[in-house]
Amino acid sequence: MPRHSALEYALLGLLQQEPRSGYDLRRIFSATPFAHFSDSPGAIYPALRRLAARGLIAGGVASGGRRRRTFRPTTAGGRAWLAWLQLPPTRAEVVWEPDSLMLRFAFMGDALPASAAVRFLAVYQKETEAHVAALRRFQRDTQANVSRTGRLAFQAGVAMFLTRIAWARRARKALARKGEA
Amino acid sequence: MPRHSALEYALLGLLQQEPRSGYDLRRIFSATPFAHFSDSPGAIYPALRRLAARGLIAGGVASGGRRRRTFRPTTAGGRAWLAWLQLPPTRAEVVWEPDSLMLRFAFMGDALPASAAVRFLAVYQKETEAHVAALRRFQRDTQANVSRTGRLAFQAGVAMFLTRIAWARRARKALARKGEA
DNA sequence: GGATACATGTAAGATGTTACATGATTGT
DNA sequence: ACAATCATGTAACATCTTACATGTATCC
Repeated sequence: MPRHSALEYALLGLLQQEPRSGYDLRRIFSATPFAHFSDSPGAIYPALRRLAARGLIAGGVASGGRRRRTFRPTTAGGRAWLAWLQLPPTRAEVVWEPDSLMLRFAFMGDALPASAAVRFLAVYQKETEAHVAALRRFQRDTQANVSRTGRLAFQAGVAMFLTRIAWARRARKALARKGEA
Repeated sequence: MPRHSALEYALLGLLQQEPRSGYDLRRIFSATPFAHFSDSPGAIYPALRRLAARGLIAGGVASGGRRRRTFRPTTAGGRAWLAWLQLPPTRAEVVWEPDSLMLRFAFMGDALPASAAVRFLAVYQKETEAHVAALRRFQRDTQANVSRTGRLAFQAGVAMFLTRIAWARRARKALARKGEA
């Protein structure tokens, strides 16, 4: 199973919602305050070309002058996107790529049932809790020969993960409530 | 004033604490669960070479076989590092590079008085609050044609910034208390 | 007709990843 | 002697940034 960059999955997900041009995608990134992808043409147009080269998206040819090229996902693109959505969170993603995980979760509601999102959150919470435990162990074992601000920065890191755990718990409950109704 | 990458500042800061070799620095990154820099030699050795080329660090030559090369900051390196530590947080950093900001704050205690850290936190908090306000405005103005998980992911993003605000407040108080004593 | 927004792209350069290569030191 | 670990490095590749180039459509 090939891996693609976070930007590529973001583009694939947005095209899954509706066909769009490179310019449309750029505007989404520059107008949206979160999901921090660059709106620079030097990132987006090459990424679209890569996705097209891999057969995941297809777009009209820019016949004649420079006109709108609208891209849409291919069948293979839809499959790859679904496979990505169904990947369970890993410890490595929890620690090193939290934004990428949130991107996956955000898109999940477009294509998978609430039960899948709930399962995702359960694993997400478990892995995050394990990481917090590792952080606490590290803190205990280390002869904190660290400055005051160093200790405070460490606490900020722990607080981030605790907030994610609390969020996952709340989100799970919210999805379960809706699922019942 | 030249800009350097986050990894380069991290290396500079660690060398500021004590002279170390590339291998030492790699081990710090692989053994420390936070401050997520790559411990790959393909990142660290070229970064050390760049810092040396800019005159910010100096290290022994690897005479003979492959032996330990210990690097230490130069006077210019110390100056550059201090200048970096004194930069106030910007909105862009709060939004796009929170880890880079935390790195700066963590190192700050090594070289600057608590009053500088308190000033840093004040600006950090103000800019983060302004960003949360912008996120809320966006949420209100947007015809949330977004999925349930999309909304939840957005909430997770807001929660992260709120946690940072609360952390900054606490950290400021903690530093002020110590400052009095 | 000129300014502005729309729209797509390229080129050069910086940085980082992965995988490999090389040799020294230490423990058994 | 052999393995494991210490230690430094390179090469190929992918991705992204910044800056530039080009042309269209629309508004005044």
